[in-house]
Amino acid sequence: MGKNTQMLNERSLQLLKTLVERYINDGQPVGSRALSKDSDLNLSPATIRNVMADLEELGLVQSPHTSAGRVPTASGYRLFVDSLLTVGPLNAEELSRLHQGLIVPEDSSQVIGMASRLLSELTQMAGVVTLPKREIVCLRHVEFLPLSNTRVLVIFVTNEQEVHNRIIHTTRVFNQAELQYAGNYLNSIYAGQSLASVMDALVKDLQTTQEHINQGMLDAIKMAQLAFSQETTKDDYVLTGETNLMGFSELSDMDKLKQLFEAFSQKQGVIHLLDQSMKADGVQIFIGEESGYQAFKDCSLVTSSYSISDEVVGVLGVIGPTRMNYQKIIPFVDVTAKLLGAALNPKSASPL
Amino acid sequence: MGKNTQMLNERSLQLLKTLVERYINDGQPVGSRALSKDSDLNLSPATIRNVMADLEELGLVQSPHTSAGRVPTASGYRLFVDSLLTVGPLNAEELSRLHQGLIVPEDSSQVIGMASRLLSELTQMAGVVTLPKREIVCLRHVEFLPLSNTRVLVIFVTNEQEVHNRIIHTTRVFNQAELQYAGNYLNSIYAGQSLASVMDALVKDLQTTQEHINQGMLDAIKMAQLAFSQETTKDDYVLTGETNLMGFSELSDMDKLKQLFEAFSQKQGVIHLLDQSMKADGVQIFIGEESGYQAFKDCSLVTSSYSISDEVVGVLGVIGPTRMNYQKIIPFVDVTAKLLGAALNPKSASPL
DNA sequence: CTTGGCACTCAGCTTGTTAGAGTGCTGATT
DNA sequence: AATCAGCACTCTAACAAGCTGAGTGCCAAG
Repeated sequence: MGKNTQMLNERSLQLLKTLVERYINDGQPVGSRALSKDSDLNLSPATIRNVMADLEELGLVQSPHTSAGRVPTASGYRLFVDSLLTVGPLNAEELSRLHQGLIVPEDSSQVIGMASRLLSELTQMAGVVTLPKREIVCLRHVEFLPLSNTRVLVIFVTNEQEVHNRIIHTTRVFNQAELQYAGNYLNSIYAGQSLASVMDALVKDLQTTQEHINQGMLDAIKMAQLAFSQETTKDDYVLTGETNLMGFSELSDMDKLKQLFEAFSQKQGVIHLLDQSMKADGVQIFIGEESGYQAFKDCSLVTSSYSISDEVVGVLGVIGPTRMNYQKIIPFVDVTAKLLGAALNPKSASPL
Repeated sequence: MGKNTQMLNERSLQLLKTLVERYINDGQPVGSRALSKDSDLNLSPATIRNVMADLEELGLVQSPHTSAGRVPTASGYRLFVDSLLTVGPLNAEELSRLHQGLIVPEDSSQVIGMASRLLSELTQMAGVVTLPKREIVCLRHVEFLPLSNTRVLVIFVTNEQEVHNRIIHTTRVFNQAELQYAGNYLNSIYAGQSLASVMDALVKDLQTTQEHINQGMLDAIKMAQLAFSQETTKDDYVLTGETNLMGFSELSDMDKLKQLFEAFSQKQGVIHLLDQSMKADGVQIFIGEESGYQAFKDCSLVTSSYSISDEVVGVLGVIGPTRMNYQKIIPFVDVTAKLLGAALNPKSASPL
């Protein structure tokens, strides 16, 4: 990365910058004459052409055909966003819409949806937000209800208000009273602890104190183990505004569009991609092929992780064509991530 | 409907039938010469042309332009599916895949998804299944958990294993013990009754026996009212295979496709459409404009309601271009609906 | 009522032409 | 050595013209 910046002089970079900006604006390949006028460098088109030849050799720009202007390549965009980009402040109106949309929620799952909708509506691209998943899950309450035969419905509440339910199969039939007892027992001992430590404690209790506890407690522990171990923290995301992508000329090829939408509904690939930016914090950008997924060849993904009280719990972002207005999108994603984190934080009511 | 059948003689109908069948097969406007060969009527192309002129006058067929063959209109399709269609039996392989896919489920919500996926995969179109909603909802269990301040988390289980949760705002702060008492009270009195009758009983109890019950019961009743009345049986559906629709040439217009996909994600219109076929039972078909929604102009929707133990609880169907293989789709939707109903029935384990 | 024949229409394909945009290169200028 | 003007060249997009094949509508004869 630094390599390129060194290999090119100030002027070439300046030209690349204006080229990218101009291309992002009107989507037309930009020629030497236009660039000559747009840049403040007072260079003749001929000189620009020489510079362009250099940039092309470095793989930063390319021309669709002999007599068309130049278009940035993925690496060109990369250099642009890494070193050249000047991020502006957010539009005041958009900012206020963000604030209004993300004020204290009734239901946390609604905020996620709202955030995604705001992302897509304000950018006119696709917005995506992963469901928050906290590493440390605090067990609040467990409840067992008998179903038919050996099937038992387990309901448990974690953190503040997240309700989960599982169906487990037991080795024998339990009646209502037994299950009630099991629930009470578990609640009295383990409520308030993190799920991980509860699991640990369950194993330990089962081994060490086996003689001292009665059958009811034993059953309770076994059932809890069964229920909590099923707890596969399903990672999922909310995607909105996919249809916005159908307007872009760079995605007008039906085959590519189909691939993209299939990737969306398979979720697998997208989740993997989003997980990557879970690690780094701050805004991350995947341009075109960089994502490693064929379906995203002509798309860019601008993401940022979001946190609840300093713990990174999810990722949110915007998906659009590689030719997107990074200057606007990047701060926008950044702010949205922070606001969402604040909105989900149970303690602080007023964000930012 | 019968009108058309009477206005046209046997021969014209026969010709319309083969025209539609042929058009469904290869998607090309079919001309008089082709029709002359395809039908067993031994008529010259010239005669066919006369008949075609009649059919065109009746609005059953039309030609895209002067020298193209004829194409069925929406009314043409309608007449075809109503009176002309000969439904064949299901492909054995498909039937076995249906059976395998819809055998007794762990989780009922998974079966819905599976049904939708089967519909879309086996038809190569889009499959849709509404979530089942039973009129008579049986209350099994209620539980109250305190959140911050006056907010209370209400968890209640209905029917066999459907878990709902709501957050309600109370007028004063309740502690754990009070909420526990309220839950126990409600469970002991109302568990096993239908939700509607519970609501009735709550109102009545509040009015008549106000003196005889203590504060805890009063609180319980009020909170239950609050929670259950929020119970807006959200109608929603599972849609899969939308991307299959992107392959069809009749939907290759990006604008139309966009409209269609927007309709899918707004859900409103689709739900309304599906609700209509909730009333009638058996297979229902909406062809093109008949649906009344602009977005579905070039699409047809083949639906059937499905039932759990003789109570209609949902609708499922296939969405595709008007030019779809009705002969195959109709029995397919029919069978799938029956199998899904059977799979969801808690009592009978073996479907059909 | 049916049919062959004929003139006509029209989309779609191919070909040719032109205009415009932009490039690469060369040789002159500073 | 960098910059620039000029020129020849290339390539696309847009339009026009011409042709073909498919199919129709109509008419007059069987």
